[in-house]
Amino acid sequence: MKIESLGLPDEVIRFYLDSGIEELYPPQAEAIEKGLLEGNNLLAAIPTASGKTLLAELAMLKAISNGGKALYIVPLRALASEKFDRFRSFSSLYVKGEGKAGIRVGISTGDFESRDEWLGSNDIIVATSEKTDSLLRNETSWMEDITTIVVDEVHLLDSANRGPTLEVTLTKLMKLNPGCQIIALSATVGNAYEIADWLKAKLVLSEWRPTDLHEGVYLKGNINYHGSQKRIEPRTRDDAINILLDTLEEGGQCLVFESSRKNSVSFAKRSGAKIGETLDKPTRNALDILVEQIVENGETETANELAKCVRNGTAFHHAGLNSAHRRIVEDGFRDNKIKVISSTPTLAAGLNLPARRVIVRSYRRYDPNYGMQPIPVLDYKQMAGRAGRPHLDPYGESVLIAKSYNEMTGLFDNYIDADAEDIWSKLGSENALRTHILSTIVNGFATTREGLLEFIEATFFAHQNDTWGIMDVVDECLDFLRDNKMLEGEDTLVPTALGRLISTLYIDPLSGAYIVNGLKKAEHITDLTLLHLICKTPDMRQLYMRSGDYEIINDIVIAHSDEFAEIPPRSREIDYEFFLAEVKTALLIQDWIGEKTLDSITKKFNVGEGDVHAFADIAEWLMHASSRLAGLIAPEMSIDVSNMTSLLEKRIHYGASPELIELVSIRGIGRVRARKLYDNGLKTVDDIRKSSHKRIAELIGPKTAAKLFTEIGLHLEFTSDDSGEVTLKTMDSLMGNEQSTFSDFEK
DNA sequence: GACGAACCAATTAGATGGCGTCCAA
DNA sequence: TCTAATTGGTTCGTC
Repeated sequence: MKIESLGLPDEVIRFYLDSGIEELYPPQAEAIEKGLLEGNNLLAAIPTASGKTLLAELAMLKAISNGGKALYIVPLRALASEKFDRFRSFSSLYVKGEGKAGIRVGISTGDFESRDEWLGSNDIIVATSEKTDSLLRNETSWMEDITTIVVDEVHLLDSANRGPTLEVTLTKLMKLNPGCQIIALSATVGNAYEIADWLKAKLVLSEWRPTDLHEGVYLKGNINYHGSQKRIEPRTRDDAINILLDTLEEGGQCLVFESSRKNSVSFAKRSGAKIGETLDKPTRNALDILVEQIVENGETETANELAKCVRNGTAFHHAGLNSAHRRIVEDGFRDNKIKVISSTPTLAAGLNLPARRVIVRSYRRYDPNYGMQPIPVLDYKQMAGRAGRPHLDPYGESVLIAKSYNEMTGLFDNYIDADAEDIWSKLGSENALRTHILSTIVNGFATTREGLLEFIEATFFAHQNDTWGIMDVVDECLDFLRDNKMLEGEDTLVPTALGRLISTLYIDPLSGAYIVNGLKKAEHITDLTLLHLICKTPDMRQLYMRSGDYEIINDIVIAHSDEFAEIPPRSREIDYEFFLAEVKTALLIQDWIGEKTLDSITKKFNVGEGDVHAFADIAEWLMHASSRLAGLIAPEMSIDVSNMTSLLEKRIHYGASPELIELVSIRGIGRVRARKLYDNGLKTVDDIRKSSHKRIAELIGPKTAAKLFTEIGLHLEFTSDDSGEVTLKTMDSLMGNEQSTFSDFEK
């Protein structure tokens, strides 16, 4: 099927022809035949990289040319910005009516937001599923104008913590905009027809890929495929490294999937020792540049470890890395400088980072209750699917590693030849229902118990299960919400001010109850009280206890026993272990806002830089919620803690002591630079204004200093002459004509 | 004969993928 | 439950 034959506006056709797309892939053609461009709902369950995005694009562009508006829902922030960047290339398409303006695209995620009202003026809006839920909860007006909804990675309905949000959000959207076209994109799963049925969508089911994928199992020197075999030279004693060397010899790159962060680091190190020997001079030089960037962008030991690997052409990748390191590794691999990435499943879903060959070094993952467990087929398929770069490789290869013949046949049966598991709604649990029942009532989708039942009947859960079984759980949730003064009334359910606030703050009602009750009960309120309180909530992610931790944390609990909002449990009680983990998490945040170095925090708590920021992120959000809740219940409390919570919120944001808050609020000045200025007597913005430029530039470097002056309203010129002398010239008359000169400031 | 590298087997310690949400300039 | 790291001991080669 030709792209010209689709009846799209000429400009759109030209756009695709210019980018080299003339002919549709078979699954795409099937989607067209099933009415994609006539407004039919559609579920495309096809492999990654087989053109799902194009399907969505065609439908969205068609809708927009008819005056519509599209919402594109993704599961990951990284994916949101990837799609945003892609859709922005439509800005040159003047398909709307008389061609007044190009297509406008907006993005809305937790960390990157075009403002809400303005967001509505876009033709395409990209958002995460949680953000979409949040926009619905805040009753954003333009939601009703949406005519086309694209749901990417819809198989995430199966996820226990995030699936219910997606499910409820879709249900609400369908109720709100009954005429809306829904295009759902999914990996190949067992019961795609069931999801399609729920969405009243036509199903396109296909295994077709633009690049062939050969899946094999390595056993004793050979990779075995269906009907063929490939010999691997046993150059070292490590099988996986031999496969790597073989790939590199053929000019390919390799992605290696490991089961834990620790393993991914250790494999990158080990394989680097061998691979480094095979690199040529130009590659080494290119890698050295990356090594420099890595060292510059890290404050911890991880930077050195990563640098050591990258020098040898390997790298590790997991969520403990900071964002700069992640980006350097990803880009380095794309530019074919880094030859091997040893990664946790971070890279399996989401980011588009294909390689010639994929090695799945471990198909088991640790579970504290059951020991090592085999991963789902779907997870394996996602990893294997990363093999083969479209248009670049003739085919991709994925390799599992077996130690015995029996294991090999098992792997063929259970992974390579197996169908992916069915998707099951996870909405039935109390944890999931509690929060969504509250928001459903707050937003008026249901006002009675019967109304609630009717709403649930429209969900995917009800599509798969009888709903009579769920009503007990629903009643428990309603009781909980009433007991905690979030709802009122028996026949008609009316949200209270507290209930409304909790729904819009987007926290779990259980978190809300913990915080409210804790604030009321606590007698001796300190930073630790509040930090522990938020670390206790189910919205917070907790640290694990390690064998050496018990004694240390226990001592701290005893020393501060009157500061907790509850009486600390005794060592025999079941809650004891949980309590200590909560305190440990609170201590991490305390170190962070106490300006402990990232290096010391990562070592002490055995986490990565990326984790520290992630913990701080969640803590900041929950502290903000606490602040709002404290304000609401202030009349019932003996003391007002709003000041404490809002100061803590700022401190967590910057990771700084109270005295630095003024300095750190200047853009470009973080906790480290602010501390340097402060300790040198520059404690306020005013101090900086009055001080000499030379001094400041000496403290934080002339470039940062120049930015700092601009930020606080002093305009400086920054020049450098042939001899490398740098001059900072004040353009602001307030400062007189002071001129400062430095040389050799860098080191 | 002293020393270190390389190797092997046996034992022990330690692990536990990733993700999102709030507000506001 | 599994794997990587550690430990202890042996062998071999070299000076």
